[in-house]
Amino acid sequence: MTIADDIYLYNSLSRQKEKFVPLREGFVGIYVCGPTVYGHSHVGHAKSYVSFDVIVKWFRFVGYKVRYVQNITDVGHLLGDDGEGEDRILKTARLEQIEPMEVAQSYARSYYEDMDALGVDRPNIAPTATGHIPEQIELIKALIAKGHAYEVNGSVYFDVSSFEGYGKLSGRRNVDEMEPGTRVQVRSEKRHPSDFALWKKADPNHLMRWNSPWGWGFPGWHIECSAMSMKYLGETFDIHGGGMDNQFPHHECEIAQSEAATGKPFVRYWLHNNLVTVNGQKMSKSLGNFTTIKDLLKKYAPTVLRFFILQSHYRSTLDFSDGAIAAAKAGLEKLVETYRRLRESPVGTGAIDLDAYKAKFHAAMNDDFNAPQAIALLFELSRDINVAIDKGGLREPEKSNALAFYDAYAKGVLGIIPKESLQPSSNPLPKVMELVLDIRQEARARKDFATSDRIRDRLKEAGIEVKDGKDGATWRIVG
RNA sequence: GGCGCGGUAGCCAAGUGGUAAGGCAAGGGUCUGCAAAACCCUCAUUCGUCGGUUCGAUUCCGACCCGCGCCUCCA
Repeated sequence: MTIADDIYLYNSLSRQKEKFVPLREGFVGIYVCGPTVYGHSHVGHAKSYVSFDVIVKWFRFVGYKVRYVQNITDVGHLLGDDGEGEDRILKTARLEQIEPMEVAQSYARSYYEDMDALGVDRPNIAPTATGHIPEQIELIKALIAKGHAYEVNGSVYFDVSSFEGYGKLSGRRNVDEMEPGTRVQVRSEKRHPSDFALWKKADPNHLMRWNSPWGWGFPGWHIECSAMSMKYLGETFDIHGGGMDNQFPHHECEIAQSEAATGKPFVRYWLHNNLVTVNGQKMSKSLGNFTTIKDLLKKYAPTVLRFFILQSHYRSTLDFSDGAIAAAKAGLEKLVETYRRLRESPVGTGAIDLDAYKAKFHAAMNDDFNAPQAIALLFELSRDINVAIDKGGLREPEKSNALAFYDAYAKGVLGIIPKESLQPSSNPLPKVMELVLDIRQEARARKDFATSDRIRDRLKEAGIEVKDGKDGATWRIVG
């Protein structure tokens, strides 16, 4: 049995852990709901996308070929009541007095900047809603043809009562029992309050609209994910991920649309990450209690944010505070310090059971991607290594294997140890050279040229050339 | 009200039917001219409350209390 054959994940649909069996051997198709691009991303987005990044990295690590699809919502996402609400993108465009597409593209760029900084691998396919209008129209036509949707006044709605399985993801089956009060459809063109928009009619002054069999309009929010996921992953695919807050209604509606249209199961495993909270409350744009990724990265390294996120399980809430992230920073530095120490330590006689650590790491990740447990293991390993270094160093091949372990797991799968090129400021050489040259200058000042020449010669042997100029010595690495 | 999740040390946070990972903080120590850094050691007889099942529960079941999420947009 290989590692890849023993992955268990928590399926929100069945509400239990299930063994992962891919649709096609060796291949994983995964779709994760991407951001609606009308503002900068915050720590909550970071948790979601870092979590799925680690999941994808783990699948790849154990040998799967992964096709990761993540959409960009650039139209159709309405504010407030879905009959009257304004499109989020349009609202921002109006406020900033720019084109809607300018809003969408500039915030999409901002999103990818943040994800790149965080070391999140780009999805293989990143489709936009506006780029898939024809696909969405086709899907809606199919739903009307099968009697699952109806047109009213240039808008099209999904008929929830026509789909038996509505509610199987969220447990919300009896839609009639939903609290009145919260959301009363006083004068709706919908036949039932739970019916949801597939296509919305748009007036001529609407900035984002397309022609369709039902006139000019724009697609509803849910339909894009069905159209695009099935286009790129097939009518049935392995994994669909997203935030828990999208479980209902968004994902419930996706299932209804997709399965009603194809008559086939839509998604085999649903994965939902839990949310970031602030003082116990959800971090969200509407509450205004969010910290953007950009702001946080001004104070902390990207690896600190990743580490902070991965210290809790993806299905648990994570409470954000300055204290919590500062604590994460301190902890991560210890881990990175051990890695650095190990690299520079001499080869000694110390032994270490790396295979045991590997097995435990695999077991942790295979158990519903338990990154916190995997991180705990890294700390235990680090203690072992520090003790060994204090006693004179690890023997070979343990030392090389241990370094490879950090590279593969901490740097690779979890992405919590920085890649050197990403942070040149961590290079101690300039400071070291400053110190060496100061000492050499003192020697020269007291005419101890034997010492100063020795320093220069030895540096040259090390590949560093020193030149004495009028304003002091300069140095450079000789290629 | 309906659906769902959670309550584990000062803080963050894993986990298991057999007696609690890891990190931060704190205390002690090694090292050091001093300091800092680094490293090592210690740190929950106890897992919201009360019952039940069990040889045994923090882990399973029930009730209750508290917090949160969704039910209108949100990762």
